[in-house]
Amino acid sequence: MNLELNERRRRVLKAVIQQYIDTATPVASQDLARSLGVSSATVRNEMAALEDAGLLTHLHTSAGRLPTDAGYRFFVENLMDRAALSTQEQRMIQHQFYQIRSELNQWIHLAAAVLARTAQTAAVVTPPRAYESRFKHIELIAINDALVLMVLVLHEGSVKQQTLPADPHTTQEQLSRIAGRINELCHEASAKAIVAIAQTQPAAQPPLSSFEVLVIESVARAMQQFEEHVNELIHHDGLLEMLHQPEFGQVTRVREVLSILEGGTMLESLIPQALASDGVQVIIGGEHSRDELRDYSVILSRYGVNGDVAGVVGVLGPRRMAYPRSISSVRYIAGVMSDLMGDLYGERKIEPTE
Amino acid sequence: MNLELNERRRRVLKAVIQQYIDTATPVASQDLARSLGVSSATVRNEMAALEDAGLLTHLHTSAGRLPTDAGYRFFVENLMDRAALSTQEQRMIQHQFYQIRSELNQWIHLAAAVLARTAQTAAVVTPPRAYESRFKHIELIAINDALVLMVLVLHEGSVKQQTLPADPHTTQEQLSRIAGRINELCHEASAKAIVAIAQTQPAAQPPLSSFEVLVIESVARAMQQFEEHVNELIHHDGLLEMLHQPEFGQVTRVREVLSILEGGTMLESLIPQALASDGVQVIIGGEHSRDELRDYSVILSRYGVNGDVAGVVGVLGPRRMAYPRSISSVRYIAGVMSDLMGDLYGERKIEPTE
DNA sequence: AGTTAGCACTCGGCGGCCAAGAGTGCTAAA
DNA sequence: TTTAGCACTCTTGGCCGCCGAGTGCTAACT
Repeated sequence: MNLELNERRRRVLKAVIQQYIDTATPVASQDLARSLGVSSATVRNEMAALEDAGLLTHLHTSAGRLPTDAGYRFFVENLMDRAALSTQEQRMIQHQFYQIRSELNQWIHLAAAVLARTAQTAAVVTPPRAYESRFKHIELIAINDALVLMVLVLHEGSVKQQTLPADPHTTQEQLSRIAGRINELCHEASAKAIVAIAQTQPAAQPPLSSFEVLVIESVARAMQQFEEHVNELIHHDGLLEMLHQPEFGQVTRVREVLSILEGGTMLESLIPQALASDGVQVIIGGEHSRDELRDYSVILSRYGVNGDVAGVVGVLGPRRMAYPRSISSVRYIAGVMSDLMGDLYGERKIEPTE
Repeated sequence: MNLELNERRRRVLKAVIQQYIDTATPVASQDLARSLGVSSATVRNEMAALEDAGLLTHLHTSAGRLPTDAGYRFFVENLMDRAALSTQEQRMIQHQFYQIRSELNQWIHLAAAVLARTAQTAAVVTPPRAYESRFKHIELIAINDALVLMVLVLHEGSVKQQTLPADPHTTQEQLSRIAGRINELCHEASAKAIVAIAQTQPAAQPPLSSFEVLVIESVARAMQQFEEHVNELIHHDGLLEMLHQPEFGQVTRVREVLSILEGGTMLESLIPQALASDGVQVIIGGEHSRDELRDYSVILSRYGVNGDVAGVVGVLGPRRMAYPRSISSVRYIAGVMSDLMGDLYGERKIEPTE
């Protein structure tokens, strides 16, 4: 990308983008003349040049300039100041995570809430997932005469629950014995391996009862479903924060962003991509493959434990987004989440490099 | 409430409300003259009378009529046709619930989604809760050298998870023994009773180890938190459906409704009230105690198993809401949920009577 | 060559105005 | 008691013209 911009031109571009991000109104040459120490006419010339280079536009002849996608991109990659969160903010965030460190299933809620608040836009978080989930533990609990609650714990710490029909008057002791047997049979097994166990019954000295087979099949099915339906587990927060931005002046925009967040748009392309790459990903406006995201920017980062389990945190906002702050927020939260996961697994974490 | 309305006046009121609900525009006397077989002037006279009675208003001199809160109330209680869901819709809903009957934690999601879709507004569902939760089962699973995952199952079937620090090199067998011991000690106990167990250690022949005390305290704390934080568990869906209503033409409305749904407004008064009463509750506009709900109506019903566990389902929409359909939808979904719970507990269910 | 003052030009936004239309309330007649 | 007729009210939408904001260009200046 055009690195042949001279120093002043860069400063003009940077100033335009910063002010536009700040005020949401096209910026006039006058606005910059003062701070750059040159006349408005000079600024106008520079702006015209930046427009020729495809980094700025204006909406009509007598309107101020605003950045194009390429302009934002150049800003993010070459111009932006790295705005780290203040140590005070960092401490507050750390503290909040510390308080719920033992409640696994609140992590993603907190992450989304904190991210939405610090970046002032909508935040998106997927729960951590293993590349291939492995069986850890199962428990069978009698609920009533005919029903059993099966609690399944996967290796990465996720817990799934499900009810199963049982023979009447099966006692809790019997159930515990069965659970114990299955725990041994399925120890650390993958979904596929468990399917195989249900079918072939290897190493099962007393052959498996029909109920035991049912349980094992349910385990396998639950694990497979879990692997397939990550989509449904995506969590978001901060819609309200985002709606304060002036681009959401009309309700059609709101509907649009709601269906992006609640429909599966993000997941189909962005999240897998973020999971597969290191560092913080910034996708700006029309750079998206999905057309419905044309007016939005997305910042995503993977978090988790390398080679083991990982998830994605990020924000979604209008193209005119506070990139420096959003990017540092995403990076920081991803780091915090990785630390938490690291404590849980005692392995090396993903630290966003770039 | 004014039962001295003559037949024709009732028909006028009913027609006005039905048409207003349908079109969202004030209805003119002309519109009703045809269908009532009288002239528009007559209809105007009747409308004026209904306005004197406080059941209708108009926004300015030359605008059509629209219902007041009292008008809606009269409609709901005396005029409305009971519009049951079609058997086809009922079958579809039944079918969807049947498919996930074994996945407890998907019930509320499905209920909210189905309700939002059939009633075409935002739906709200709280998970079933026991009046006082009792301990059912605990499981301790070694995660790594220093961490243990505690899975706690409450009597009503809810599952909570939490990590605990443990002495290094505690084996899974040791953990299972400890879990077994605690399961016996805490059998069917309430949160208070469990606190007492941790403190006084009655009937504990070998005295409890410090780790065992930690686990028991954690169980107690989790149960207490669960009892206090029902609020955070409220689930909603169908915002998008609701935004299609013309009353959400301006974004301030959207923000308003978002903060109602995500802030705790509903829970503080409405949900406890719905939990305490039988049948379907309809609260219209200004009848709310909370002022922020002045422009909205809420329809709620308790569901669950009588005297044991119960939750709330309902919808939130603009005052101009399709009451007949919404009410039947809420009633029906509450019934379905009660059936599901009944199967789980094998006891008598709450069937909304009125 | 680069910078800047000056100026004409363009365009959106806003307020005022007017006409059209929708609907009512009232009155008087059926 | 109902209804036709009519005056009156109030909203809505379109149209016009003005104002202000900003630009682009040119010519002068350094």
